[in-house]
Amino acid sequence: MTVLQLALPTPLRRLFDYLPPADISGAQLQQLQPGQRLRVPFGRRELVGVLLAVRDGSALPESQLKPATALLDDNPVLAGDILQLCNWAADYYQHPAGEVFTAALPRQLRLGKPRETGSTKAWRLSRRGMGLPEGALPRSPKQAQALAALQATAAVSAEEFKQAGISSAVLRALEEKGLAERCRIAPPLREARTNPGLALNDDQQAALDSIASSAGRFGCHLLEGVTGSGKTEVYLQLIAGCLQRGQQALVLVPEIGLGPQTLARFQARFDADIVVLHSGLAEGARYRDWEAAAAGRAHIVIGTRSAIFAPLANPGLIVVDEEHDASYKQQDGFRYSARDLAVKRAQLADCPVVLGSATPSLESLHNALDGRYQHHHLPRRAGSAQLPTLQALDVRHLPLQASLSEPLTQRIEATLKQGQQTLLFLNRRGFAPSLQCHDCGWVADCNACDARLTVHLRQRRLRCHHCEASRPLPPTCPECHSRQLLTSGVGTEQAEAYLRERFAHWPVYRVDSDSMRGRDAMQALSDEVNRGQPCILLGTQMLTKGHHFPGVTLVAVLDADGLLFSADFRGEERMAQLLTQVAGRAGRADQPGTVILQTHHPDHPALQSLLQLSYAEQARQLLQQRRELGLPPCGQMLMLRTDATDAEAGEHFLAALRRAFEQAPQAQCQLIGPLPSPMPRRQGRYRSQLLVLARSRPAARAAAAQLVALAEGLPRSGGLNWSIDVDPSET
DNA sequence: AGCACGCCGACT
DNA sequence: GTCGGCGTGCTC
Repeated sequence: MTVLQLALPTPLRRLFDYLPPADISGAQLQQLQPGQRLRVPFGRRELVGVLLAVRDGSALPESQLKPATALLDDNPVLAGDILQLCNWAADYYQHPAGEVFTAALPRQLRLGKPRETGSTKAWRLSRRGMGLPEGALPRSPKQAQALAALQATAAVSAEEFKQAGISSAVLRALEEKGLAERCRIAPPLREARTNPGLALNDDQQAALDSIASSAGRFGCHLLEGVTGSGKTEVYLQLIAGCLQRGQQALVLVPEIGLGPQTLARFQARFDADIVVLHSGLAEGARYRDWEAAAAGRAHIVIGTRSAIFAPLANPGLIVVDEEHDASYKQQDGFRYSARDLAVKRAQLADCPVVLGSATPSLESLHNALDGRYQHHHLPRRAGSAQLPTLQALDVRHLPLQASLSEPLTQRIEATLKQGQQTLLFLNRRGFAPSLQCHDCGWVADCNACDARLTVHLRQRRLRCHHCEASRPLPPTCPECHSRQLLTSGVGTEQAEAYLRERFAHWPVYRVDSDSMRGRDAMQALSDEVNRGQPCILLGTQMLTKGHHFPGVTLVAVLDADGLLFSADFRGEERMAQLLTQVAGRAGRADQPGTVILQTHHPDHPALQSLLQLSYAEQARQLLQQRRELGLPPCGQMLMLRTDATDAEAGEHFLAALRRAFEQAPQAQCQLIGPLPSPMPRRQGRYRSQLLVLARSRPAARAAAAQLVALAEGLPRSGGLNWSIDVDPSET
């Protein structure tokens, strides 16, 4: 009994066995391959599944197996390294295989639509036709002519026959005689061409040579280069080599990280088919690009996190730019890390992977220091540009206006008067992060989350930054009707208003997700700013990604304290990365930049480290701390999360899970919790978590599998959902 | 997740 | 008398 084992799009963590479709031929049955789609009955509905294996039998009796409805593909939609990557990821992240496989497919294919590969109808000789001598069929001149054409080459397109004056009737006649058969041929592949690159400095050349020497086999390379050191040029030249060998390159970029500037640079360098995959793309376009990648027509695929699942006919290089960026980790559902999967994929595809960053994650640094990754350094900025100097500005006892101290305001003014630009970083959007009644103490809280509502003065609304909640700004206190409503804290909107008043003669640009609505807003702003006129840029993290502002010579972090105190064990790492990235926006060859950090805690050790040490030195220090505490990357972490309508349900569930796990014999793990999540209530649901620390990767993987098995067996109540997060990025 | 079945409250 | 609330059970 032939049984097809399928991954189906359900949250169930198992595969399903089916009998082959009734209408399938014996030959088709023989040729079934993993990665083909089938339509199958599932309960009372129909689903599209991906074939993972063809077996001789099933654990279930034949009577309980249903036949599949239809085979949807002649060739696998998922094959090679992608198929293996999905299998590996489903196991590693303990996520239902069906959801992993369908995450790797564009929607059209997920829904069971036939493929549009761009191939065209063609004819080729059948087995019997190949046995015929040249000059056969002398009595049918047209058929002989067609036969001669087929004998000359592997396949001839229907279009070519038509142009040669051979009608389809002639070919059908050959088909009748069993001499020719229909087939499809892919459109011809275009050869990519590369325009000359820039001259490299010694460091770039050394990195390039070293990475390029491992072309054609797996190797993981950490490219640690300060901002402006020319990492992108190294990527471009590596890609050039990849294209020259006739292989494809996959480039991952952070969300919102791919400025049109970067894309333009790729397009200027390569006369090649470059495909960009990201969430903003329309389904149709995304599917076309997916097929172009799968067919090998796309030479370069650039994309965000999910592009790690883009199929490549001929993978030759994977680049992960800004590899430390948090957006590579999916934060819900299938919680994978695209950076980690990139390394796995390179291993499966037997090609090099380059992780590039000015501020490498401790994970990658750890791997590099232990020799698992090759470590390449670009310590110098291109040209003679100096790295900016960092200074803490003690704002204790200084009056603050919209978060700005007078010394800073004066520095800004001096900078503008010298015809230069200023960048101010404030990681809080809106006017103010909270609203309180001066008379009765009422505070505007979100009804659905444990969070304050943010005042958005321009919209005259209170908005929650953790859910969709929004309501009009009340004119008086809803409790005591006092008119004395006071805001506290400062957001970008408020700082903008102040700056516009204080610096009326210079433009102030606010850059946050409220002001940068719309596709081209950021590009338009970047173009305007880079005309070079003196101005003030004020914004959130958005400012630190993707766009470069070479005219900026003064950078200020208005509230460095907001970054100093984080409950997460990665808080200090994040702060160092963020501030180093912000600082990297300043200065250029002729004009070294300055970075000012406004703080109430000038002596805070984390701040001192930042001022005195390079990122590389600080990272090594942090790594040492992690080692002492057994925290990632010197130890593995799992997180079990719950959310429920009931306030207690999550902790009950996790406590039961913990008890069950501790009774299991192998438990070589440290368990912390169950505890309420850092924000216990979010979008009306109560959330809690159980943290698991393991010494080694094998121990963590065993624990993950064990915990999932136990969790599946536990009763659930109170509208409870649970999920596992392997290598969580946030605790 | 869907989508059924199943057993109790307010409506034409 | 029915429409419909969401509990709980199953999907090869």
